[in-house]
Amino acid sequence: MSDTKQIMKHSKQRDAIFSFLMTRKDHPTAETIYTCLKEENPNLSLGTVYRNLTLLTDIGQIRRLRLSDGADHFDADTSPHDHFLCMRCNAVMDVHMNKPVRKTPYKIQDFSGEVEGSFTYYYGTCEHCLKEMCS
Amino acid sequence: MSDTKQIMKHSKQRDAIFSFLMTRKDHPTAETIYTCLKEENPNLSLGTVYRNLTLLTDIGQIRRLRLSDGADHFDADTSPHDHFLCMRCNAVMDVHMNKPVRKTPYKIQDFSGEVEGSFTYYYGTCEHCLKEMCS
DNA sequence: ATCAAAATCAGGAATGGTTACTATTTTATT
DNA sequence: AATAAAATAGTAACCATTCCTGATTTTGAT
Repeated sequence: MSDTKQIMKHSKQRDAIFSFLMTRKDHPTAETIYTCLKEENPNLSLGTVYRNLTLLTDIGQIRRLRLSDGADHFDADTSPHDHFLCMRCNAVMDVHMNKPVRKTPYKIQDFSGEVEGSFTYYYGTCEHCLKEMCS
Repeated sequence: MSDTKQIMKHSKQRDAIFSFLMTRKDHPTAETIYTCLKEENPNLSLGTVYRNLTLLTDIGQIRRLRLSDGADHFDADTSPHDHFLCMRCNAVMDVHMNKPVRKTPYKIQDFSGEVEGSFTYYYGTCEHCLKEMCS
């Protein structure tokens, strides 16, 4: 309707959040990101972290992972991949499966809707915990 | 350590919750279940609904679906199946895929942990919304 | 049927993750 | 430099869920 296009202005906080997220492969929560960045920038606000994580998710620059432990986790790797959740240590790990590449939207059997994509979570015991259980 | 085995006693509230959930295929939230059952039993407490849903989930009698809309959804169908989320009307639908049956735990390529299982969420536009978009 | 122990409950308070609000600061544009 | 829009810090509010307490229900044993 009306010209509601929103111009995204530069922000040091957002840069810091995204840069930090790119250095981590453990898919941290907003709280973790906030705690870590607060050390360098004591004025940082938790609300700013949440707002920017949502914003970055909306523009597709990061991915939000909704796991089973209450808080959302975030992933700077937006390439197609799935995740593995260790039931023992609660670690979240990347799983790059050789899924068939398909045009979207596509159809799936016995279902009449159009599929834009999917995300899969595997769960079990991670390599590290397997070793610990044997010792 | 100590003998902490917990005997599960019968409960009318739990029965009502499970029975109600079996009649629904739309994967309601705790709040929805509470509101519906409250009509017949005005004394019902929301905490009781939450406690029993968690309990039923723990013993594997129902499944908890953690979707992207804040509240958990519950499914009385524990047979292996996945779910489709309509991005337009937020409906949650069952998707029965012919996935390969595999013993668990199993291994997946390029990953050293042991997998107990997986759950997949598809997203897109449901049949009903597709029709609406054309009219 | 009576009784006691344990599980469950209702109701409400507390928790924890997240969002909303507001006055101020930063960013981008003229 | 002046201006407008976007972003921020700090805090309050929100909402789903869990926890707590004293009362009630269930169950098994007498």
